[in-house]
Amino acid sequence: MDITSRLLIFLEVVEQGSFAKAAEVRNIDRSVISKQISRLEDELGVRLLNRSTRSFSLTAAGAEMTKKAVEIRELLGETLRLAENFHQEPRGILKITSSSIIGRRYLQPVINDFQKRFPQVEVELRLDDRVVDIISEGFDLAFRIGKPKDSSLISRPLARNRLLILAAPEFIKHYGLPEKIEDLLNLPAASFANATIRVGEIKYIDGNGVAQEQKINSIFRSNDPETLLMKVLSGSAYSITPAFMINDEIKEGLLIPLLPDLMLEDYHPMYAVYPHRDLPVRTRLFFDAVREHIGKDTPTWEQSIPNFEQLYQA
Amino acid sequence: MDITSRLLIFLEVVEQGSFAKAAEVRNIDRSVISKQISRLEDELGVRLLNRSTRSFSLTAAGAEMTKKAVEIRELLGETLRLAENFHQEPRGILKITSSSIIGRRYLQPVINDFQKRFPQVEVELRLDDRVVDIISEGFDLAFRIGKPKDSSLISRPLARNRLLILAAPEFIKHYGLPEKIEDLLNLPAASFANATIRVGEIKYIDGNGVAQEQKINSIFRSNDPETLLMKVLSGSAYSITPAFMINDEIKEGLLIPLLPDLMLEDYHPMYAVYPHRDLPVRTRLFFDAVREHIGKDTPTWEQSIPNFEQLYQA
DNA sequence: ATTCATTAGTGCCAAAATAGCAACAATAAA
DNA sequence: TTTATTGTTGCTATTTTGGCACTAATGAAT
Repeated sequence: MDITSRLLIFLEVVEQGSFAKAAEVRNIDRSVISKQISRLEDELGVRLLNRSTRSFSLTAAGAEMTKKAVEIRELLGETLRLAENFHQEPRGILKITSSSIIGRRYLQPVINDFQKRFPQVEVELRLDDRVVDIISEGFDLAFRIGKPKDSSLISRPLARNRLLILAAPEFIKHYGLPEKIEDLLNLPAASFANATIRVGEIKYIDGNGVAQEQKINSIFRSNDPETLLMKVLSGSAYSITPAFMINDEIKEGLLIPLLPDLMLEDYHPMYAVYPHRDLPVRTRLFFDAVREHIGKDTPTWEQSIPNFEQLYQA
Repeated sequence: MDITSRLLIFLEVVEQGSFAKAAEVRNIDRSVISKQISRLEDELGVRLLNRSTRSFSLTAAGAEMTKKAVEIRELLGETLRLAENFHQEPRGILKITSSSIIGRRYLQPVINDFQKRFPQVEVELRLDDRVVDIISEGFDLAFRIGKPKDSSLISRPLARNRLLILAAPEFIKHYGLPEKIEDLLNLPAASFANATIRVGEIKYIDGNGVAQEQKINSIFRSNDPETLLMKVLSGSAYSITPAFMINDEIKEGLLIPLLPDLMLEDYHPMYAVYPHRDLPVRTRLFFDAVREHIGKDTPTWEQSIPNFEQLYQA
């Protein structure tokens, strides 16, 4: 540990607002932080923090040093990333974030393969349905439905994402098979809703090629797609479901597409997102592996759905 | 020792051109350099140097890392200097360079005083009559006769530097007292000469205020002013001597000014030189101490020369 | 061709630096 | 008043480090 590292520790302390939190983030003892900060102050010959027993504030010198520490962290990061560009073999820690379904269903198997081929690469997979700041948290790759707005990021579409209107056989037995879209209004639906989005209608294209909307009668809302699927499987509601949610439920007759002759718009595609900079080898390779696993033209999930190409294409 | 320090070691190795020289500069064992470079390569996952057993060349990655290392050294330096600006008390190492006479005669006593007042300050005094690159060698202050050309430096005049034409009583007894400037041509002179400069005449201003030159008959030349003074004291030559070379020789009658009614031009003043950046406290204080010691209007050395104000002012 | 000196690399060991633990005093929150 | 949390300090086991001695490789000098 030398002066640069001490400056970075100091920066973390300032950012976290306390020695204790900084220690927690780094997984080291608080005493280490305390000692290193004291030593840094000695080395610089300057008091960086005005302390009361349980908290602190920055001195003028501390404020200046914080700015410099940010620059140093930046430059050091650049340097390490630059070195990574020269790697022949993938190395290091591959940090990925995705929504939990994508992660569990489509990334996990790729990761397993990948680590067999490249044992030098550690993988850290953060499943999170919130949007994550991949820059500040240092992620290599993110997988999301829909293109992120942040223009400091690069996003590449990975797969189209069609929608299906699905119900269980029991549901059909009970409510009968709907024949036109207006019939749906009378049927109980399960739909996605979170703090910001709330799905309340089906978007489709009518016989004249004009976009239309049909309200639905949502009796169950959740922000967890798997829960919604469970609800549908139980036979007590139908739902508009992204195709990638489906494994073999349709093939096995557990779910049946409703109104398959309707023409539905594609939903937001699945995107891979990465920071706007040179990619380490591990990231490029993993990205390719995911692409290959999901499939170039037809996403894997569509292959397990019988007669998929004809569904909802009018 | 962590990755930043290793990068800086690497940079020094590249700059010095060998592990051995870098080790010498740092006063550490070569094995340390070897181990740290190896470790750096491991950490970066990149080979930085193509080695043959006795030398090396940079790899592409090594070249890139060298550039980054320069940036890091620069930034780290800035940071440490910034911290110094907050020092209340002077600290650290005060690196000074000067010509040997200035150093021995006028800096040494100031340094002694200074270190009594500020024991926290270490002093490194490099006496060197060559011109030294104070930036790259990291000097805080330089003292020189004449203004340096380098515009990246700041120079402040410290004291005027008048010239005297001096000879020993024995010299006068032997050759007689010259009465007009032309007489000097017949008298043996000691004069300054080094690789680039060679003093061969006296510059003076005649009765009409016009600058004139009078050749001298130089029989002894040296680049060491003290040696020249010795020669004059021996009585075998006269010489044109900067006033700051004189202690009590004139007062004690060991040296006598020749042609004191001549009007001589001032020679290049004594300058203090420092890098173009914020000065650490120690530098500012030492600079002030030197100024005070040498004197504001009349330099100290002039005070020990009887009747100085009337000499060579026509 | 044959020394010779100098290079970088390696294994080993004593010395130094470090992180973690436990105990503490000060303080803010309950 | 109690309780929990903060930053600090002393201590110790562990890790890291730098220097030494030695080796192998290589280029310069003879």
